[in-house]
Amino acid sequence: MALQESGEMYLETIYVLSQKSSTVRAIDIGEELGYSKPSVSRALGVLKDEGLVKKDPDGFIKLTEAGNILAKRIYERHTVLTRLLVYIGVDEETAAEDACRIEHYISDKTFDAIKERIKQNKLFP
Amino acid sequence: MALQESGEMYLETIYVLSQKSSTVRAIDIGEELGYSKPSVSRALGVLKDEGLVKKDPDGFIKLTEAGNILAKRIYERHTVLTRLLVYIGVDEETAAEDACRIEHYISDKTFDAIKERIKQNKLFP
DNA sequence: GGTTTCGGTTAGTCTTGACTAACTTAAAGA
DNA sequence: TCTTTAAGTTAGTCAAGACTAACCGAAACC
Repeated sequence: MALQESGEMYLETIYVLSQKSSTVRAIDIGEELGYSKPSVSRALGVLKDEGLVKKDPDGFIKLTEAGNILAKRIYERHTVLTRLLVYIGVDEETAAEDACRIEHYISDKTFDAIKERIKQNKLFP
Repeated sequence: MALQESGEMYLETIYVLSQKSSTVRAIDIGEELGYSKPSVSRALGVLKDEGLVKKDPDGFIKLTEAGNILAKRIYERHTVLTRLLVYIGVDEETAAEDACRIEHYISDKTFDAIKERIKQNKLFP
């Protein structure tokens, strides 16, 4: 069963936090997303059942390999979409906000087309 | 309170159906969206309470002035986004599908930027 | 060493927005 | 005319995904 926007946001957040620190806790995710502790706890339980997230021996939250693949995919959408929007004239902040919502709803085909366009135009090195 | 994706889809559908026929019924909306009769009935009740939809004396469904403004706004997003995606190389069908989801999530700022780009026909160099 | 604080979980609630089942009413047809 | 069908509504259910309240356990602190 495909992930919803909510689940994707959790994965992406864990992915981003993991870049900054190797010790990601539920509370950090909650602060980042603006959700309460129980909300995060439940969501992580679901993601764990789906094999996308795990806890390491010290209790810190990690992405599984499958989770990492998905998270990277979503994060790439985020960055590419943000850059696209900035390119067409949207301010950074709005671009990031919109990308954050759109990223969950575009198809692979559309995303590939955007990437292809960007590559052809050598927009980004 | 701002409309959710669901409410926007109903308005847009009523708007589109109204272009083809002046007698739009709940059942037509349900068929178009693939929803059951009760789902449509409930949703229309909510939209009626919000002053976006009404029934004409013969029982047919109409948009109020406020509803029409919103519906047009959403439909414009739909068409513009579809064109944008087709322009960058996505096939018609996928473009329409993706536009249908994205249209509910982009900000005015981003939409205006896209329109501006399309108008100047310099979306991409 | 007892208490407070922090992180996490469990349990229960709420809203949104879909569903089925069952009823009503009006139109259509044998 | 009587019956069937089509459209709409009401009532009740379900899942997702947020919330608060309340509890647990470990670490920190006086």
